[in-house]
Amino acid sequence: MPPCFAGSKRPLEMVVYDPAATPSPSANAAALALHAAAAPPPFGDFAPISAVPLSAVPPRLPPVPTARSPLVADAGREEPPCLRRHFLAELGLRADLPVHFVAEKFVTNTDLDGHQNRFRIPSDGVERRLRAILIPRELHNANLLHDPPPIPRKRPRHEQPDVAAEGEQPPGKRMKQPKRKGKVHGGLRMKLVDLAAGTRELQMSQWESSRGTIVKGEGYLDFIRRCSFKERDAVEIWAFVQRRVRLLGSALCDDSLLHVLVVKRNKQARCNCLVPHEHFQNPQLN
DNA sequence: CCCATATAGCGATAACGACG
DNA sequence: CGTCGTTATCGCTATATGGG
Repeated sequence: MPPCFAGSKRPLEMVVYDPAATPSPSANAAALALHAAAAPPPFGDFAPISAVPLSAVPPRLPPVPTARSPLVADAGREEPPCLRRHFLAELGLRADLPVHFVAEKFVTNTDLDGHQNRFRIPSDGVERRLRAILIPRELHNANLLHDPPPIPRKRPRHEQPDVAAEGEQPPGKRMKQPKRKGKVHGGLRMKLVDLAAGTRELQMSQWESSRGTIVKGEGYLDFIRRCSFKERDAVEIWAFVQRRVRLLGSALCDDSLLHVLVVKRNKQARCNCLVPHEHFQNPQLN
């Protein structure tokens, strides 16, 4: 994708592609963007052709923060400084792109396990923040457009069928119930970004079974290993996506893939500019 | 205790390479 | 080319955890 506004020292001010974008200091951009996304403003004349008022997407009730998914107040949360100064340009994105805080979490064993091959995004962050910055097509691809069907309540053992029919067989000899085949969820094409490892195109999808939002895909494991995350590391998840900008009928730039940045909390202040350039230029390396 | 959610564990299946 | 074993990928389900 060609970089938007390539060669331009200053973006065209009259083109407002995202209502969340404001001329405020970048440190506050995420909080302001979140505020704007929560209360959908009217789109201007230069709204992207793909944009649909957020009111078309029914908001979900915000979950209550819990001890296991602590929600630190977003106000004052600083975006990774190196991201805006260097990485957006490296990714061919606008430097003034709104960057949205999504969630924070502790890296779990399953995020790193070679058998699992997936990264879970805390659901409250998805519901409250990530969902708000996606357009319906992306929500559909990520299986986030509609509320998942309620998980059927597990029936008590005495109400479950077949148990009685099996009789009093010893536990070791019970007929094993074949596991249901998993639904192929597909997913929204997106890019996982790490300040050290670069980017990797993967898929994001909300699973119907567990309602968890999962980043998966070929090469995930290789990528996450290069991220140098360890179990119990506290990380923040940020998201940004560039929207199509049209000016006088011609597109200045197209939609980008959703980018999801995972960064260690205590490493935020450090500007890591040592990422090999080719990680951002040659997706085959990622 | 009940419920919701996060995490861990397991199993199915596809992809791939070695071998004859 | 067909078979077999290994590995990677993916999703279901059980369990753990915490709040009300």
